[in-house]
Amino acid sequence: MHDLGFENHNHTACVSSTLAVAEKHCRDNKLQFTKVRRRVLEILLQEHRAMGAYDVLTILSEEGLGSQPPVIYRALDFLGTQGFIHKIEKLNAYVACTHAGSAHSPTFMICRACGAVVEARTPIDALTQTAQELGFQIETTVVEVEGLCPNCQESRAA
Amino acid sequence: MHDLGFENHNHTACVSSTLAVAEKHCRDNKLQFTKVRRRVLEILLQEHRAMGAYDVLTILSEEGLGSQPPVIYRALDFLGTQGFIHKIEKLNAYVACTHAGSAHSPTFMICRACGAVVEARTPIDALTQTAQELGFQIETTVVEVEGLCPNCQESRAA
DNA sequence: TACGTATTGATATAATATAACATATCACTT
DNA sequence: AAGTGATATGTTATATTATATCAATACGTA
Repeated sequence: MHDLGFENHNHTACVSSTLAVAEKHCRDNKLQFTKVRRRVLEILLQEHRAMGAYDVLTILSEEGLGSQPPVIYRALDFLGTQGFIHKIEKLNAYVACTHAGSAHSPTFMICRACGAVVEARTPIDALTQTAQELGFQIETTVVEVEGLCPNCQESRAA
Repeated sequence: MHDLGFENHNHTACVSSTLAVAEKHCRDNKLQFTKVRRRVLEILLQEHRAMGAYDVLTILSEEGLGSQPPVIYRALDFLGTQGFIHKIEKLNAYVACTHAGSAHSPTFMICRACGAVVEARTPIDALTQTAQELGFQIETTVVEVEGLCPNCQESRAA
């Protein structure tokens, strides 16, 4: 049991369904969904939290899938480009996308106490308008919020 | 001449006035506005762009103000805590705050072509509402947008 | 001046990420 | 099924960003 939103849910199904989506996407676009790429995505989906590149690499290494930094960074780059994972800039960590397949500007809520990271969607109308006023052409957005998740608010009496 | 917004302006005045604001803030709050802290803020104000910690450290070093990493990271930490600078997570770089003194949730527009970084303000109502819906208590926000600034849109024919 | 706190100096190392080049595999054509 | 070009992986080295730790110094106040 892990959480989506900040509530518990069994995500065995979402792991395999997301992997299937990724697999199809790669087939459709003639991209190679290689062993390492697949396994990295699977790890991030299973762990369901933001992980450092080297944390993931350690697992790969134990499984004989590669032990040098480029192995993991290449996989993360591929998965990020295809939209299956996101980088949390604030944490220098990576998390599987929970809205894979659809283009979106993710918003992350990061609990500073327990480290939980939840991907949400927030209208970025205001951002778009600000950019327009400045004549700035948006390509990618990073929206990350740090604070306390519901659970941690309780356990620390806010 | 550097830029504010994405237009040119002479900011000699804003450098000295911001330094004065910082000085006053420290005096009022019994904080030490030491040589290193002052100089780091001055450098970031003068350069008027996002700089890596080691870039700033190199300058300090040339001036005999310290040559080891902790020197710069301590200063950046102090200046960030007091709200005089911001970290651009996406670039692992630091920039002087152009709205020093007032509490605010900054939005950064980062040009991927020329590296210009502009601090704007965007209403974060939508973000606040999303957080509320999730029961998440916001403490800090990171909003960073990458794309093309007006100048670079022209020079590259978009 | 003496005391406690805040700051700086200095050394070492951790954590994150990329460059560069050789080798292997894949996907497609012949 | 062999050749070919593009893609991916292996490997070594190194760059970049950041922190831990402890000693020495300076500051602010009693």
